[in-house]
Amino acid sequence: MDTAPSHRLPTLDEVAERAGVSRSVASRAINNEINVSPAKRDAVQRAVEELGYVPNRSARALATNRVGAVVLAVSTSHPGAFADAFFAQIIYGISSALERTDFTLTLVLAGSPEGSAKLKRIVRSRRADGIMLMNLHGGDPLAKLAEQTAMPVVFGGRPLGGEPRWYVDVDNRGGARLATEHLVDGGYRRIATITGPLSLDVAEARYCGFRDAMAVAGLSPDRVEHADFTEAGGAAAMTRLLRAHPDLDAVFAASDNMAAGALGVLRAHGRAVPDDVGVVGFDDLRIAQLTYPQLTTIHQPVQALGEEMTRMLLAIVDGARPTPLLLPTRLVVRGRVISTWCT
Amino acid sequence: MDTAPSHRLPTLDEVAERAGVSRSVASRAINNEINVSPAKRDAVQRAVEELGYVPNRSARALATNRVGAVVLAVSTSHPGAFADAFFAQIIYGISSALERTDFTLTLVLAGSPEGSAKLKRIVRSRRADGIMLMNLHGGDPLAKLAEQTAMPVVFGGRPLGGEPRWYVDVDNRGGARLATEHLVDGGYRRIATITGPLSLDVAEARYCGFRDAMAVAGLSPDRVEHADFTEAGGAAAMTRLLRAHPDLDAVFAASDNMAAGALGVLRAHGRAVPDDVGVVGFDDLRIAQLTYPQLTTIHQPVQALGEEMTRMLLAIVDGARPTPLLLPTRLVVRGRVISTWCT
DNA sequence: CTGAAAGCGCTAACAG
DNA sequence: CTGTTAGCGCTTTCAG
Repeated sequence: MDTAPSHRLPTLDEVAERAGVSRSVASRAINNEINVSPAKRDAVQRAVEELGYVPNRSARALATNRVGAVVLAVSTSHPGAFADAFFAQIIYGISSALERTDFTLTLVLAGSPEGSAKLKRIVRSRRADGIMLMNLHGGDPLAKLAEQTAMPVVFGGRPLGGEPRWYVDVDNRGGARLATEHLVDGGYRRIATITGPLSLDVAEARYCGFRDAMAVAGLSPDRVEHADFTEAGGAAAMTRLLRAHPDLDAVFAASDNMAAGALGVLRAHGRAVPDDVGVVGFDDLRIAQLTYPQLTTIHQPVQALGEEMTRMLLAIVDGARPTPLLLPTRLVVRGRVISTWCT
Repeated sequence: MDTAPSHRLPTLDEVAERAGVSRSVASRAINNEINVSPAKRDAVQRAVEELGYVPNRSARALATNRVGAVVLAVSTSHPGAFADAFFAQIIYGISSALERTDFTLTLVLAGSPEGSAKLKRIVRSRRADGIMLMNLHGGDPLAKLAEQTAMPVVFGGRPLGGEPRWYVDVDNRGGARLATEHLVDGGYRRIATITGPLSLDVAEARYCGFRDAMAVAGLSPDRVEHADFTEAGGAAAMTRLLRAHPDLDAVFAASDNMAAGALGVLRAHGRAVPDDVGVVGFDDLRIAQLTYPQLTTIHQPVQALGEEMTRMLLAIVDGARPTPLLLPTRLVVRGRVISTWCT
C-alpha cells in the first residue's frame, strides 16, 4: 500500500500538517509526552503510520545532544586476538541488550594507534553517548582517554591498577578457587598452576584464587609457572613445571588454551590425565571439548558480560549511578568423554 | 545536576572568532576546500589545534545529509552462528578498511525480528550511509529491505536467487573445484561429496564446483549427501554415504565442520584417512588443524572479504558505480601432521 | 493543553 | 577569496 516516495523521507512538519496540529504537538505526541490531548495524539499517531514517519536521528541528536549510540572499543594489539569467539559472544550480548532500545552499537577496534585515534575522535565529536572498553592491559592508553572524557565509560573486566568507577567483571578469583578446589576434592595434593601474564588483571585474579584455595586446603602454592594464555606458552610452562617439580600431581591452567598445551606435554612425558595428573582449565572455550581427554574447566558467562555492561552503560547515560558488577562462574566437569574425531 | 561535560566542546564559531575569520572561511579551511587564502587557512589551523576543535558530527550530518557511518548487518537466525571466528575476521577487515576514513562501523545482528526492525529503523532514520549485508539465506526478509531502500547495499556473498547489484563474494565454485581436483590428483576415483543446505548460495556454488571437477575428470558425481554445515550433520551424512556407497574412496565436505564429523565416522568404520579414504574440507577454520589427521581444506580470504566490501560500499556512497568482486580461494594441503595434543 | 519562535552546530548558496 | 544569509529537522522554552 505504501506509495512511499523512495527519496524524500517524511518530516515532522508533514506529519503535523497531515494530523492537523502544530509541529510541537506532533513532537510531543511522538515522544510520548503527557501534555497532549488524546484526540490530537491519535491523529498524530495515525499520520505517523500513514506516512511511515521515522524521526531523523541526526536532527534529533543535534537538538538533544543525545546520539543514541554506544561504542564497544576493543583494545587488542595483534590482529588475531579479536578473531576469537569471545568477542562474538560479547557482541551478541550487547546486541541483545540493545534490542529493545533505540540505541545502536558502534564497534571500534582500538588496538592500533589509528584505532585509538578514531575512538578519540568519536568521543570529541560526540558520535556516541557512552563507551564500553574491553580487554585493557596494564597501562593501556585507552585508560587515560577514559579518564579524560566526560563521556560515561564502562569497563569489561577491571584494568590492572585502579578500580574504574564503572565496570562489569567475571568472578575470576572465585572461578580459580572453584577450579583448584575441584582438584583438591579429587584427591590431588601437589597442585601446580600455570598463570597468565600477571600484567593482566584476569591473570592476577586467577592466580589469587588458586592461592586462596591452596591456603584453605593447607597445601603449598609454590608450584607456579607464568605464561601468556596461549597454547604454546602453556606447553612451555608445563615443560618447565615438570622439570622443576617432577612430583606434581595436578595443574590448574588459567586458560583452556594453556591447558591444552599442557595436556600435550604431559602426554609426551608419559603422564596419564587424569590418572597421574589432574588438569583443569579456565574459559570453557570450544577447545576444551576438542582435547583428549576433554577439559574440565571454568565457564564464564561471556554473553551476560556483554549484556550487563550495556545495561549499566545505558543506565549511566540515563543519569543513574550504578555499582560495579561481578558475574559468577561455574565449574564444568568433563573428564574422559571421547570426542567425536579423536577416538 | 546533569551529566553534561564540565567544559563545553568548542564550536566552529569559537574557532572562527579565535582565528579572526568568518565562520564560513573557518568551515572551508577545515574541510580543505580550495578557496581560502593560505594566511587564513593557517590561522584556522592554529585555532583548531589550540582549542582542540572537532566538528560535531550530528550537526554536520544534519547539514550534509551524510552521516559517516556504515552498518554491517548480520542475518543469523540462531545465536551460536554469530559466535564464530568468521565474523570476527570480517569485522577486522572492515575495521581496517575504515581506519583511514572518517567512517564508523555500526553493527546490527539482524537475525531476529527485533534486529531486522532495528535495521529498518536505522535506514529510515538515516543513521547510516550504507549497508553491508552478510549471510543471507534464500528468501531472507532483509533482501527485500535492501531492494526497497535508496541506501546503497553491498552483499557479502550472493544471496540465492538473483544477483544483487553490488556484492563481494568468495570464489566458492572455484574453491570446490580445487578441492575436488586435489582428490582426483591424489588418485581417488570414487569421490563423494557432502554439501551444505542448497538453499544457501555458498552450498550451491560448492556443489557446482564439485561437479565441474568431476565432469572434467570424467568421473561420476552421484555420490552425494546433503547436510547443514555442522559437525553433527556431516557425521550423519557420512554415515548415509557409507551405507549408500560403500565403495567410495574419497569425500569432499563443503565445510570443515562437516569434514570433521565425517572423519569421526570414517574412523569408527575402520576406514583410514587418507589411506582408505581421502577427505578434503572447506573454510580453513581452526578446527581443520585440530582434527587427526589435520584437514586438507580450502582457505577463504575472509578478512579481505570484509575489506573489499567496505571499500566497495564507500566508493558507492561516494558516487562510484563499481562492479561486483570475486575473491580467490586457495588449497591448503595438510595431511598427516600430528597436532599437539591428539598424539 | 497548544502554538509560535528560538535555537542545536554546521554547510552551502549567494552576493560582495 | 570573503562574509552574510538561510536553512538541515528536531526539541524546547515561553507565552497564550
